[in-house]
Amino acid sequence: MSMQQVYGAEHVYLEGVQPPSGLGAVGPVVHIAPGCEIYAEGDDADLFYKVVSGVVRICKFLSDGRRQIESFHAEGEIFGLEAADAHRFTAEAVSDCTLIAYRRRNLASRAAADESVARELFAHAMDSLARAQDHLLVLGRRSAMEKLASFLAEWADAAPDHRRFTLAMTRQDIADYLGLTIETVSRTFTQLEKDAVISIPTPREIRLTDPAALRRLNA
Amino acid sequence: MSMQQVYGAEHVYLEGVQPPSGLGAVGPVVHIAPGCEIYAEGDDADLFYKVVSGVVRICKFLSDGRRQIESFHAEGEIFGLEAADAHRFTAEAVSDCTLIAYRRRNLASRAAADESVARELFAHAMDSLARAQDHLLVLGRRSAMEKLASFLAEWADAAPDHRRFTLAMTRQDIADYLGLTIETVSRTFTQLEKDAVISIPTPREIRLTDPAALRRLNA
DNA sequence: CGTGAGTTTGACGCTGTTCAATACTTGTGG
DNA sequence: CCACAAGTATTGAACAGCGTCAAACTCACG
Repeated sequence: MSMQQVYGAEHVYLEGVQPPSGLGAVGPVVHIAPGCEIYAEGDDADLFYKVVSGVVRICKFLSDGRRQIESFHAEGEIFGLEAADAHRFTAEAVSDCTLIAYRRRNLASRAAADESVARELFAHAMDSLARAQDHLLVLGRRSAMEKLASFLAEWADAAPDHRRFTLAMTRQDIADYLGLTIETVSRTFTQLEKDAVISIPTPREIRLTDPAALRRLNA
Repeated sequence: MSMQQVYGAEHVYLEGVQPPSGLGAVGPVVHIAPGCEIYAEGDDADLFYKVVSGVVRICKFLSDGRRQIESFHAEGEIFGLEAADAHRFTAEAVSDCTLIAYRRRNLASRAAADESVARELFAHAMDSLARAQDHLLVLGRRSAMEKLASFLAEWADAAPDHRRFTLAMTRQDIADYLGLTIETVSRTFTQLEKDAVISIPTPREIRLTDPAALRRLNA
């Protein structure tokens, strides 16, 4: 967690980029280096974002240094939209990221004027809720093995090749997402490889050698 | 978990009751006995509810019998509103409950016609999200003692007398909410009493003898 | 009283944490 | 091209917290 800001966020207004939805005018395009903060807990929540490329983590820090990652966001996903005026979590780039920023200001009036905007906002909120609820189930009553299996299945589903994919995040990120320690995550990866469920060419590369076995672990 | 349906849900249209919001015409008023199901996972999600009195639990059952309680809902709270056509969780009455049912049908068109409805729906979704996220933090990286302390603090805050309140739910419910076993919950209650943080006149009655100590446990 | 649901308590074991050491990976400069 | 450093990952051993199993207790209700 000793990450340093390599270069700050560049805010660039891109011309000719089509707004991907009715959420607002074309927002500024932002580039963020790995490990850098996008916003911090308590920051003014005037902006929210859509991921163009890269992976973002949404997390919270406890007073004693423990960290809980609430979610990861990949290409096409929206994050950082709040009901209140301040961000409730911290957002950081996991990998090199390109984002589009949207202004929350006037969002309510825009939603009132355009039904499709209201619908999109509501759909986004309900989708975020469903994800949080799924995550909650994983954290609540599952073993380390089941937690890691569900994590890998999730990323396998999202990958173009469902049997081979690259993890953007470190073991520490995975541990903080699943409510485990880095050692347990590492040991569980090793166990899955011994059981011939996955192979790990490099720590970030995962190949599912037995996808069915992985799904069976999701009790 | 050997609960039986004492008497079925009575659907009664009450005349003269004012709709508490623009969510729809006055819905049917429903009475549910403790332990009875309101809807099951997979049921058609045509209705959602507002609690008039009593406490409801929203939960999911795993194949091996484990249960995770996603949330409790008390007076004035809305639950059961889904984005999709089927309920993603099961809802059951913890105590004797009175509910108002709302039809989801045409909700989108009503939201389009009345901005305040759209606003209320979005606010509800964001509030549910915030609660799920808070719960997630508790489940992720906290000891049994911290989990129970945050649970008690939550109910103390909601109670009229913040220092004395009645728990509607059993130890098993608390365990399934916090991702613990009933034995650990019970032992932790006893420990808190030994530490003079709370006193437990009866298992369901909690008195906070040292509220500050309780808050200090919420790392 | 007797019964049953809910709760508490005890003894023991396993899963995951903690602490510590080692290996791997990547980038930097000689 | 190699040596070195820093970040990241793996592995081991000892420990602790929580789960499991089992029994006893409490209280409401018949």
